[in-house]
Amino acid sequence: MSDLLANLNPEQLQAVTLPPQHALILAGAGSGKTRVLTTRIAWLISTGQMGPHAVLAVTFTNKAAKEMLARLSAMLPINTRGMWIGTFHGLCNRLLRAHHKEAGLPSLFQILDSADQLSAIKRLLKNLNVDDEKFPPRELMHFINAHKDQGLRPAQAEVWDDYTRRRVELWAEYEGQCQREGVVDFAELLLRTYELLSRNEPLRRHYQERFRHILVDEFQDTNRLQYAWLKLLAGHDGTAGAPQGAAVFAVGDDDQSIYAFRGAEVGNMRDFEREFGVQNVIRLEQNYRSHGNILDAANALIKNNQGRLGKNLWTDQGAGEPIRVFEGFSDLDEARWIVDEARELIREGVSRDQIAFLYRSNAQSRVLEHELFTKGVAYKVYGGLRFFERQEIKHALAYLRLLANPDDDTAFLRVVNFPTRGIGARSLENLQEAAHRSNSPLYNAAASLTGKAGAAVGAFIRLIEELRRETENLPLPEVVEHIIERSGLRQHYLGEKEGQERLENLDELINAAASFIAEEGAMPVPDPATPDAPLPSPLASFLAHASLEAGDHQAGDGQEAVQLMTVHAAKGLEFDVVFISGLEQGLFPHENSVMEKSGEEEERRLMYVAITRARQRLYMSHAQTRMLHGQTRYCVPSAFLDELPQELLLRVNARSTPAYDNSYSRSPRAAAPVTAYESAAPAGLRVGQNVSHAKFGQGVIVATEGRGADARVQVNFGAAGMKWLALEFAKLTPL
DNA sequence: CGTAGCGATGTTTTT
DNA sequence: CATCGCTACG
Repeated sequence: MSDLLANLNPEQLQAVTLPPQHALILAGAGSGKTRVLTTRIAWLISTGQMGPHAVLAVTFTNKAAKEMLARLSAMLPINTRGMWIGTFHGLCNRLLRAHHKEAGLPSLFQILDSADQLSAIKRLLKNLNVDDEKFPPRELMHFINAHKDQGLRPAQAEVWDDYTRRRVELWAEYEGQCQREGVVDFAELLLRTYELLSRNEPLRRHYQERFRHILVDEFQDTNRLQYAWLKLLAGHDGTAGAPQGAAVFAVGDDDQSIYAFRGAEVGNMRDFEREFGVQNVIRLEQNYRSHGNILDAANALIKNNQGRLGKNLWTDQGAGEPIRVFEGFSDLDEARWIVDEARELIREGVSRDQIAFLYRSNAQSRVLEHELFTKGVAYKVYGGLRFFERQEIKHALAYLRLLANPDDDTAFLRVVNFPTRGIGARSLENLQEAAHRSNSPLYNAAASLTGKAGAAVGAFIRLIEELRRETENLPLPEVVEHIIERSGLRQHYLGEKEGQERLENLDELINAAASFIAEEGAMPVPDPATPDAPLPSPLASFLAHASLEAGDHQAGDGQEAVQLMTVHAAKGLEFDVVFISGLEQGLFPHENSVMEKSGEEEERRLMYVAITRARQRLYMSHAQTRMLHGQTRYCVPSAFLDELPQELLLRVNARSTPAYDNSYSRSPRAAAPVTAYESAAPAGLRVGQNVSHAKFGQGVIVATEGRGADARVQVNFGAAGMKWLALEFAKLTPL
């Protein structure tokens, strides 16, 4: 016990040992938030204030949930299996499996990931003969998800024009389709659970009485629905007769809210404080990660945001090194410098995986990768396809899904002709029409098809039936192996020239099933609180696992490598050395973000997250020109650079002439492409030229057009935006 | 049914 | 520049 609380600082200790009341912990980056969260749970249990089953701890990522469970097992001699610790979606899945009847779902309902959802929507539009030019599936998907994330159903949606009215109708159709097919999307997991609990009083009371302590991680990332869900479970929703609710312990950092574009509402933190009458607000401001200069830079930057809850990170580790700022002539020049610098660090003994290259958008990794590859530095890029998202894996899973739930049309269509069995678009159209007419799943409608097509589809149905029979009593990994063989998937990829890796992945899927069984699915634990609830089958659990946890972003070859990722992906991680590249107006902050309200503040928070990833050394760089969409863009340094205390920065552009001897490193002024129009512009005004304008400030000429009195130039003024100016009127001073 | 070629498109993305 | 997704052929 005393161990448990040892080495906590006063604020951490205070947070961990708070009385059972609502609390808001404002935990800065690197302030030990996960530690506080887990220690709080361990402390509550070990002091006998509650049993393990009385806690509900919720996070956003599987990684965070696993981490919490692992730390908890290390702290307490208890079996954490069966505890309600997991992601929002994982916990909702669990609840819906246990009460699927009350929730109006089949026992083996399947979960659609984003890709599945998109194809379901495309299929819907096709069936309804909706022009997908007018209603782009992606846009419709966002529309639907954004509404559901607010806790809304089609009937409650606000309709302001015909277009939206139609979108809402399509949304309602989509919901009908999902219900018929027995599938739920991510947002549905939450919304369905929320509705189940609000409608079903006994059930609600049961859970409200059961959970005495609710702990939430990354609270700043909750959306409206998640917050409503928490209020309901905590008995704080105003429903009549709610038992005395749980104590909610919310941990978050408003300065690290970077998912507003996905519906996260930082405002939930303020609302929580107000609505729950939170008396205990504790700030964890001591940072154990970074040196002082890095924190000072982060603090100075984030001060420019309005309406913060307020927080200032500090450390007793000393100021450390200055922040190194580099300006490259081009993106390539920038990449070269970064990679050279990284190589130097590696030579000095810094471990490769303690070096991170962070950037705003994925496209930026290209140049860096190229450079790393050329110089032979091992690296690993995060992002891109994840294990369970690979096509061969999704195909195999689709067969498994059909075994579990034949009504799943998404799965049916995915593999009915994969590997090919002579079922063409024509036959499928007929089949879908038949299914539509009889309002039945494709699987059942197949019997009504006649002729050659009917025979082919019939054979497919028989295959599935046989697979179901053959795998009935097999352990899960063997089921997976069996369907890979019998479906013809293995055969198919054997014959494909690029198939080797896919075959390896399929084998990996068998392994994944085996370790899934070994770890969690071996013996589903009946929940003591609801012993009568049906236990999910291993297959259903595995499929849910596959949808909810898409797996690693890249198969790790285990080699020590430099880490490349977007700033978003870096949240929650830390490295000895961090390079943030592409600090240019329009890129970071991103131009598309300045359009949205408070978009700039979110970009600043993103920058804050990036800076606070660094432990010892931080580099920031930008380039004067950058290839974007195949064109050279002239860039203005990011405004965020100006917001940093200049005395913390070390401008490392010592080389006034580029050390590199080839054409890439020339100054843009010398290298600026000569366009046909360029000669038309008055002397001194050409592409790449820095200019100053009375109203818009400093900028760079990006393009010129016209001649004489019609001459216009396009200028990137950075914060003030991109402008076309007529030279006849606008006073531009060359700098 | 597979693929070559063409045109549109180009932020971030825990689940 | 480069990738993706769809169309038009073989």
